[in-house]
Amino acid sequence: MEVSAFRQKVFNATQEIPQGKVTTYKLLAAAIDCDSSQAVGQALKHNPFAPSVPCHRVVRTDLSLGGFAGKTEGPEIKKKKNLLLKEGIRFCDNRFVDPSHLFTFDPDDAV
DNA sequence: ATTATGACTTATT
DNA sequence: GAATAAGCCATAA
Repeated sequence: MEVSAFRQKVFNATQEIPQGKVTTYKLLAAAIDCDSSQAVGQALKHNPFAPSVPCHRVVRTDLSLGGFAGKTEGPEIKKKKNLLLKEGIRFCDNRFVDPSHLFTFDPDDAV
């Protein structure tokens, strides 16, 4: 299956996210090309690069976990929380308590 | 080409 | 603060 350039950018940027940090769909969208986070979320949900792309490090602008494994809630979300906790990120239930984990893309990372 | 959907965001109620 | 509506961009049918 071919991947569109847009998705390539999304996956690339997602891989750029350092461990122990998270980014938001909006920042990701802004870092690549479009201002639409929705399209970014769509690209991540396809996730052809599965574990190679730390999609669990991508969260909503509200610092909430958002979704995972194609679902907005369920045991998959629990897994996402667990992964983030292992990364050293702290949050309360579905919401981050420390925005310091928010990673912002640098100009060199965006094409 | 047009309609419908979505791991979203913002505004309004 | 929670729920609803409208808006934005990309993909699928």
